[in-house]
Amino acid sequence: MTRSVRGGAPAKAQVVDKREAILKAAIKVFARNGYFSSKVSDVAAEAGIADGTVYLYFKSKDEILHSIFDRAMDEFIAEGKRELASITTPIDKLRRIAELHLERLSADRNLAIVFQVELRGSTKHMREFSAAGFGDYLDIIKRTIEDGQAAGEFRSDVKPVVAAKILYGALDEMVTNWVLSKKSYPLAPMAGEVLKLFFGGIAK
Amino acid sequence: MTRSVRGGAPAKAQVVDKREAILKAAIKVFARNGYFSSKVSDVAAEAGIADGTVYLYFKSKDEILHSIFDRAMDEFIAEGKRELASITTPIDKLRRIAELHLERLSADRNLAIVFQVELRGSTKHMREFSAAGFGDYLDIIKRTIEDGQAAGEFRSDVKPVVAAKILYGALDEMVTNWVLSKKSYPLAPMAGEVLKLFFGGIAK
DNA sequence: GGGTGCTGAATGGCTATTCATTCATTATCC
DNA sequence: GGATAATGAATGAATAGCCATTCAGCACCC
Repeated sequence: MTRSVRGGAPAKAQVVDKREAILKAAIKVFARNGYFSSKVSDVAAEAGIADGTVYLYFKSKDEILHSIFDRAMDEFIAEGKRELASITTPIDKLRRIAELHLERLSADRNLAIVFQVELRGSTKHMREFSAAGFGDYLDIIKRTIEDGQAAGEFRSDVKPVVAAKILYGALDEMVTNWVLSKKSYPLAPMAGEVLKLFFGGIAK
Repeated sequence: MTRSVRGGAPAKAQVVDKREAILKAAIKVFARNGYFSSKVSDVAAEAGIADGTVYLYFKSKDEILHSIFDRAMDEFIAEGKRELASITTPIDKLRRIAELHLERLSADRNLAIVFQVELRGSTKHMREFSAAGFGDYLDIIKRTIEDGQAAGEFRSDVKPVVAAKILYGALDEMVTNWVLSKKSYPLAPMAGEVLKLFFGGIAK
């Protein structure tokens, strides 16, 4: 637990830590019971703090969910941009995107559950999340495809937006299946399978 | 409204009608406000009946959601099997599956919202729905792909299950985007775009 | 008048959020 | 350096509101 159990003026680091601890606990609890069935007191208990303390760090239960999304998405996009910067060909870029997508989500199963299931439970949330961050992600894929078309590596008779959605949809479905599956299997290798089909198609 | 506003002994047809009316109202209300934010009294109001009447036809709010899914999925699968029976080549079958998928969902936007968003809001529901009906659907696609491989029309170095998930994921993403989009555009034509890529790939 | 279907107010359980209180730590003073 | 006061993070019991579900009675039909 934190050094100072009560009172005093904690270092800033501690404030961040506690916020972090609540988010971590919330991911675990939401993944286990679902967002709507989870009580704020469950999250507090998981984090080892009192119910009221949650409200010193978050305005509402809803804000916790939002923060989970924001933080993860920011990290994800930042890492993506960093990684892609050093890759030149569109094909390799798409490959890396797919790998990162699956690696990232399979690295934290609870986070994956929240992302694949809990975040999608209402049009309200969906719209908010689509606007923030998610649109950026699709856009990165779209632009990479445009680059590939410009470079003559990809067919030009496919709309980049549509192709981007297809690739995203395929990856997303892999993750959702993995999350819901009773069996445990490595997710990352699916990237290769998806790309093989995305690049070459299934017809002979 | 139904002929007899109150009381009496309705013909069996009327019982079915009222059940139907509640389901229809629920789809509308759930699509508008989301399942968790929707009150049973909202559904009753939309259906033009008293709150308590809902419980003469459904055991619980949850059962309403389940019934929506069951009914739509049964219809969908039945129609799919019927349509596919008269098609011979795997390629044409997949084409018809994709078209039906998009046509069906775009025919009823509210139902589409419930399917794409509300039904996915909890692992509990997701698991239940995955088991019932949804698995069958993926299976139909999978088998069609196997047939295509056996007939030498499709590459054999792609696992049928994976390919099925990819196609489903791509279609699903098209629908989700369409549902969340502020702009209104026809969904069905996307089937062609998806299949062009699924069959031929994006590489030149 | 007996039966059937419907009604909608009342119930009961549940849980997000609040806030008066506690107390470890820090600052101030002599 | 020891005593005293001030601080504000943390607590958790209490509040307040919500809403699924129930059920006692009503309307209508034969």
